[in-house]
Amino acid sequence: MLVPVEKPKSKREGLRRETLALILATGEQIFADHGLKGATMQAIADGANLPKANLHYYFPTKHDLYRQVVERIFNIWLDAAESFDTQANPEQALGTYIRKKMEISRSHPYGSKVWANEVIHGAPIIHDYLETTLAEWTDSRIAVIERWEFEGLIDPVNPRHLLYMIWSTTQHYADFSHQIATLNGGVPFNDAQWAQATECVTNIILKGIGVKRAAPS
Amino acid sequence: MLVPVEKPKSKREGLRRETLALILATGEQIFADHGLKGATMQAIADGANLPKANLHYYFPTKHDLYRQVVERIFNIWLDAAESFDTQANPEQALGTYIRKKMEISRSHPYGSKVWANEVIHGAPIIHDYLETTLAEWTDSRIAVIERWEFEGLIDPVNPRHLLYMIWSTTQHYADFSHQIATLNGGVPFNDAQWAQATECVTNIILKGIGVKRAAPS
DNA sequence: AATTCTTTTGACCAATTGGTCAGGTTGACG
DNA sequence: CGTCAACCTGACCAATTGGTCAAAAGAATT
Repeated sequence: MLVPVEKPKSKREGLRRETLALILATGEQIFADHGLKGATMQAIADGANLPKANLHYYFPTKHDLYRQVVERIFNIWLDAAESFDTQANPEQALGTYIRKKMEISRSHPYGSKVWANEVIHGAPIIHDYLETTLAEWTDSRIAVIERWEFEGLIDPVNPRHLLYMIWSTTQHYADFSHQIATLNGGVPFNDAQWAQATECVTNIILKGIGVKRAAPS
Repeated sequence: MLVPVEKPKSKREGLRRETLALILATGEQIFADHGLKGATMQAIADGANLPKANLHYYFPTKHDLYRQVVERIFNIWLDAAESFDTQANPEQALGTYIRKKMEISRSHPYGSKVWANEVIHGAPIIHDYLETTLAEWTDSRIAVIERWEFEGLIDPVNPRHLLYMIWSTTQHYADFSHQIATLNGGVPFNDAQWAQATECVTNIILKGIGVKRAAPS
């Protein structure tokens, strides 16, 4: 899903890409911290060390910039979604998916926050994605989970709620990072704490749906 | 925790309370849908059918109104927190707490969204609550969960992550209601679906931490 | 070197919006 | 009924901010 990066054809092309990436990254952070309305083009410009008028050269309107930020996040989400291997066994498929989502929460906290913000406010921009791509992905995975149930590999559970549980628990570590840091003595998680969080979430969910786990070696 | 409602002493007093309640309720909804910056006093005024200047009579600034909306939500949260009975057994205490939180997600979706928004954006207003009241409550419940572990009533799990899991899964149904409705054919959950969600979440979490459950009657 | 196209930028504008205020209205109370 | 305090409200203002534009600077091409 990730777009392969091609070589820039010229100095111009290279600079252009750098500038675009810089604006998108800065915008992601500002939008995450202040919301769509609260983020100002001036703040994004300052964060990227560019004059405001330059932003409008690359992104005609704030909405255009915001939309591209959100689309980028959605692609990252899709990338993780593919790790939910429909061929593997429950422990593998779900375990890999949960771990991948936890990694994203750690590596892309701003993107996750922008996404959360967007959905909380009624998803005015991404409504189409939810209805099409997300709905299709969800349906396909629900079918897989139902097959597992039928085969007795997991307890009978409503697959939809299982997916919601995975989404909410993993994204919580990104979206509510400030609350979590505050309850962690004011400092963000370190490597060990992230590892423990991932393990803990994975274990509880897998055990919670009665996954038949491979015997510990 | 909920403040007992006293009788109004006069017609004025009664009207005053009604107006305050109306503004707070309307503000909660507008803040939930548009965020702190995106919500305008004019929109809240229109929603409450009041002239804008009247809002400023009761709440001098938008921040004052916002702060009171957030404080009200925090009190509702505290009310649910008390249902986490430190005397009961794990199944009772956690089950009641989860169910209560699910009820709040259904009955106060706007409040939950405002709270989520606030935390996502770094909790500029409620930082004090997180550091004091929330931290104390969390510590006290962690102690209880550790006692359960010690007594062998539940598996050894990191209590902090268990709490985060309960918070995230239950609040997800309020905060991401739009996404959930979209994946539900565009309509919000009905009674039966809420009941199933509650049961499903409760079961997976309780089983996930190995709670010794009372034998089914 | 000359030309053309892309990119950069400071100055500017119009619309939005939080907040003010003076004057009017209404209820409480003696 | 008269007085006073609380309440209501239309009109207004100053600050912010998304977006524009013309002119300058820089790269590519001939």
